[in-house]
Amino acid sequence: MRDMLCGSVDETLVGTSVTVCGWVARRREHGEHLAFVDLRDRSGVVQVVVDGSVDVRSEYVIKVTGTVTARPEGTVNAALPTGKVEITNCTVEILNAAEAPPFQLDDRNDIDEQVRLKYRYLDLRRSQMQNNLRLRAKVLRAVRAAMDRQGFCEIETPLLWAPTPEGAREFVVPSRLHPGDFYVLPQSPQIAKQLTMVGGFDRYYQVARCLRDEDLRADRQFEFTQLDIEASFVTQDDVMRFISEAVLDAAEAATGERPSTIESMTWTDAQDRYGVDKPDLRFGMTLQNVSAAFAGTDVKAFSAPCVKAIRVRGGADFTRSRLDALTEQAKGLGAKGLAWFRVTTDGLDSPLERFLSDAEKLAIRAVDGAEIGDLILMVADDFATASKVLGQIRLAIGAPPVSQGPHRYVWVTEFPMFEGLDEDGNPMAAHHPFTMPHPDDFDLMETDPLKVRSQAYDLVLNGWELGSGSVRIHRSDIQARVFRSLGISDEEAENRFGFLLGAFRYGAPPHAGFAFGVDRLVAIFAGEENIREVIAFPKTQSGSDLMTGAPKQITERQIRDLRIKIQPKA
RNA sequence: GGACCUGUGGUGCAGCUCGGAGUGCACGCCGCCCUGUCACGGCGGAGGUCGCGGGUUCAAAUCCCGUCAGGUCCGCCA
Repeated sequence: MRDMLCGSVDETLVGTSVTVCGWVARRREHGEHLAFVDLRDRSGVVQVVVDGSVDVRSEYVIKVTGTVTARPEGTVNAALPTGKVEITNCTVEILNAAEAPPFQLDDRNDIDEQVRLKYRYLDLRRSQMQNNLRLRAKVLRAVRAAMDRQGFCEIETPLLWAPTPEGAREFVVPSRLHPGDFYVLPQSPQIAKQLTMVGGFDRYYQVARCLRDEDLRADRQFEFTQLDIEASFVTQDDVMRFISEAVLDAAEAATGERPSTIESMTWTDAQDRYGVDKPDLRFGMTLQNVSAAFAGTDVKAFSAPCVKAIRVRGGADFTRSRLDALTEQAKGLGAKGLAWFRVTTDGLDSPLERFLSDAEKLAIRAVDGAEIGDLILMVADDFATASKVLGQIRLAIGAPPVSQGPHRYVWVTEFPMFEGLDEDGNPMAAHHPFTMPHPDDFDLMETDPLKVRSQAYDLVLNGWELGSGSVRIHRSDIQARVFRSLGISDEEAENRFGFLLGAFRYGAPPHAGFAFGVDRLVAIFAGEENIREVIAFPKTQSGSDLMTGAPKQITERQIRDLRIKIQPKA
C-alpha cells in the first residue's frame, strides 16, 4: 500500500515518486489554492503540499502519492528531520475519516492520565508512548539475545498454577471442570523454574509475566514482566555475571552506552551508609555514624545506642517550616525526632546547641566534611531505626528525578535469611524459603536465626530494586532445617510444596537464579517516574482498566458454570 | 485499611483564602477569508450538572460533611 515511511523521506529521494500512509497530524490551509498537511506515521512527520483545498481533518487516515521535492529557498524547517523536503503534486486518498480526538496528540498540553488511559489507543500514537514501547522492545530483544548467547534455553511455564499459600496474594481462577477448585496465576515462575533444573535444563530463562494481587504503586502493576533465569552447577557469582551481561547489553541497546561496571556492597553496608536495601548511588549525603561521639552524652535526645547524621550541602537556608516538615516525616517513620544544626560562621545554629558539650559540637561540625552554609541532620535510636529514618530523609532531600544523572548499578549481597517475626514468633523468610543460608552462618540457624545471612542478592539501579535472586537449597536436610526455623512443620511443608520436595529427592542439582523487572528497567532508561508509561495497557492504582472497564461482572451463565456464588457487599 | 493532593465547556489551566450573575486565559472544535505555511494568520461562532449527594446561607465553583474517580505515599508486595 505504501513504499516509504514518512520519516524516511529525505533529500536523496528528490525527484522520485513516493506513496506514504499515515495520520493527519496538522493541516494548514491557505485559501483554495494551497494547503499543507503534516502526515504522521510511526517514523515521524513529512509535509505534504496540496494544490487546492483538501477535506481532511486531524487524525484522518490518508494515503498520499506524490513527488519528493526540495523545499523552495527560505522554507526549510530545521526543526523537522524531513524539513528539507516535501511531497508535491499529490493525490490524496482518504482511507478512513476520524472524529475529532478527545485530546490533542501533539504534546502541547499535559493530558490527564485518566483521559489518556480511557483512550489509550490514541495515547499510543503520541511520540512519547511510541518511543517508550519501542525502547521496551529493544530491551527485550537485547536480554533475550544475551541469554541465548550464554547458552540459556527459553522455556514457558504455566499461567494456571497451583495455589501455594505463601508470599504475595495470588489471583485466583475458578475451575469449570473441577467445581470448587481453583488455579492461581503465578506471582513468579519460581517453583516451575527450579523444576526445570531438576529436569536437566541446566540453563533456563523466560521473559515471564508475573501476577500479584497486591496494592499498586508507581513502580508496581498487578501484572509485570521479569527476565527470569535459573542455572545449575553455578555459584552466586556466575548468576551475577549472567544477569550483568543481560542488563549491560540492555543498557547498551537502550542508551547507546555500555556501563563500565556494576558495583557491589553487602546488605549491612547498604543499611549503614544509605539506610535502605536499594541504595541510590547517584548522590552522596551518605549516613555518618557518630555514635562514638555521643556515647556518654548528657543530651537526652542523643542517648541512644546509635546516633547517625547526614550532611546537607547548602542546607543552612532551609526554612523552619521545611525543617518542621522533615521532622514530622522522621516521626512518621518511627523516629523520636530529627535534630538539625545549621553550620554558620558563628558555629552551630540549633535549638539543641546550648545543651551540647564542646566535643559534641566539634563532632557535629565535622560530619562528612561539613562547611559553612551546610545543614546537619541527626537521628538517635537503635541502628535499624536511625538508619531507616535518615535514609528516607536523605532521599526526600537529595534524590534526583528518574530522568537525571548517571545510571549507577549496584549488587546488594548477603541479605539476611530472616526478617522480623510473625504472629507466632517465628522468623519470616526475607527472600523465600528455598534460599540457601550463607555457609558461614549455618550454625546460627537454631541459635540466632535473625543473624543468619543468606545467599540472596538484589540488583539495584538508582534507588530502584530491579530484581533479586538467590542460591537455592537443593538438599532436603538443609531445607528441613530452614522450614523448622520458619516454624513450618514437615506436614505443612509436604502439603504446600510437596511436589517440589518430592522432585528434589530424585537428584536435584545445585542451582541458583535471579529475576529482574523489565518494566522498571525500561522506565529508568526512558526517564519515566512511573512504569505505566512503559506499559501499553496499564491499570490504575485501584486496579481498573479505564479503557475496557475491567474488572467487570460476568454473566449469570458463567457464574452457574463455575458453580461459584457472589456474596453481597458487606 | 490509612494519610495527603487533584476533579471548572473537548484538552490544559486560572478563579476557591476573604461566598455575590458560569467570569477569564491558552489550545482544540465549527463557519467564512487567506498561494509558502510548519504551534500559520485574520474574522465570527458553538460548547458548562464547576465529579456526585447533602448541609450552612438571602446567596455556594468558593465554606462544612459524605461519597466517587485519578494520583503520590504508608501498610501490603515470600
